[in-house]
Amino acid sequence: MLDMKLILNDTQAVKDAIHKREMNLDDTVDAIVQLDAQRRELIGNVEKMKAERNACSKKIPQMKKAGEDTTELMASMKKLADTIKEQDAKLASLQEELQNLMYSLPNLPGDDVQAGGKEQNIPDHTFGEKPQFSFTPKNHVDLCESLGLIDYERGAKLGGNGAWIYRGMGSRLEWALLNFFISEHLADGYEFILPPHMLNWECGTVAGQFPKFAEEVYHIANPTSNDKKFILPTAETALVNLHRGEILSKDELPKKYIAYTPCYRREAGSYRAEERGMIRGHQFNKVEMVQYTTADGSEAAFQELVGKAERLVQKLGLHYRLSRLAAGDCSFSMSKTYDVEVWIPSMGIYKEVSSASNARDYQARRGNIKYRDEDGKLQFVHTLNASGLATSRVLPAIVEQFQNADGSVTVPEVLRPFMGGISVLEPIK
RNA sequence: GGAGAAAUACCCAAGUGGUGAAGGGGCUCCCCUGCUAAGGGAGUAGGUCGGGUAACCGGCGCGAGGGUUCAAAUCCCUCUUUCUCCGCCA
Repeated sequence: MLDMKLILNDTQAVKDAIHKREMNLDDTVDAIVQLDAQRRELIGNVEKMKAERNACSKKIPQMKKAGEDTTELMASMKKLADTIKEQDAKLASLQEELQNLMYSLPNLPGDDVQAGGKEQNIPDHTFGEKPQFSFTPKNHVDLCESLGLIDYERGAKLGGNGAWIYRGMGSRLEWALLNFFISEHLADGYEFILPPHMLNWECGTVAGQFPKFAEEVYHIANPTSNDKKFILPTAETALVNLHRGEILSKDELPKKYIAYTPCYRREAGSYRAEERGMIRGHQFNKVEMVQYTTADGSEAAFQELVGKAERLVQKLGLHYRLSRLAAGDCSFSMSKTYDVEVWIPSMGIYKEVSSASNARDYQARRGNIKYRDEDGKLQFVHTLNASGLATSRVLPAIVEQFQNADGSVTVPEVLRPFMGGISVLEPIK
């Protein structure tokens, strides 16, 4: 959520910042300005009436004690109470309307974020080289099949389109990746969280998932009650709600968390057809990093998160690219995003394995998460998140980039301790 | 899933319709004291919204949301969470 003061004082700047995303929400911004003026006027009136009512309510017991007649006063207060109720209802519906409009505004891109859509993304640098093969390399779907890592057919049998099963060495490789990531983060002092996967609606609102993107997550229906829950699309949704409604003290910031969860996404109407195998599924494993920082600390935290994501890919020895996303490609809640994209030889493109973002105070405003600064004043925290990492694109990159002429795959050295020392995955057929 | 109890400030806790939501601990400040302890005194309901340049004024805040009433922490309804017991269960 954006700062209302900013919208009122710098209306045009807000509109322009949203234009950088290639969105035009001028009408919404104008409506917010207008509704807020109405809201203030209404509040002024209602509060004046309430003050009068309070004063009279104090007077009545005194009058009664003095033996005076209060019938007339009580009758006029009854009328006032009815008017207050009516105006309060009006105010409530106006405030709800205003709130919904506020929720529908995306975060403003940072000043250092270039305008435009995906095509304006800037590749910042690459690491390593595209692997050259002296034989005809296989794609990850075939390799996962021949190495017995993934069972796509039975995955579809169990979970339908977009589901797969890790088995044997595939499960071990997947688990080794997750363990490797977690151990690296622990070494960096991050607290390891295992959150619930089914979250209540408010979590989605705070993260920026709702109301706008409610169709992108799986909703949990319950046959005997109607509480609304959903299953998380990323652990960020859980981690960013950890301190919802809390006031943190300045010296506990920055707070650094990681969580491992599967991520569940509907991916309705996406490119699944051209993205074979596990490149885009309805469920994938991810270790997520989240930091809560002061406003001053958030840029440094952002750099730290980007660096951490990169280092994981570097230690695996994978060729990747770092991209600075254009405003229009940053997700709704985020002010700035860098993607770490790993090279998938068979596709001839780089695919995102980590997205590192700074939400600044956008999510904290939605979730009312604050800290007290040195002057004792309350400030919104900044929240940041980065994948560290999503395995479902790392595993294909590993099998493709590290495949050998005989159809085997060399296991990255850093993973071997987590796989009982196994250094090569051999074809099973 | 069933039954019961509870939710008031940093913590404990009183408060069954009426003028400022008791009290204690803790914390902050002051006094006393060579210093510390003990003792004495004062302050301490967070926040949030509206108005005002400001001092300040006002609205809402007793788990959440409704209702009754001139007036609700207090009465009524719904919900959430926690605890105890029972049932089921990895």
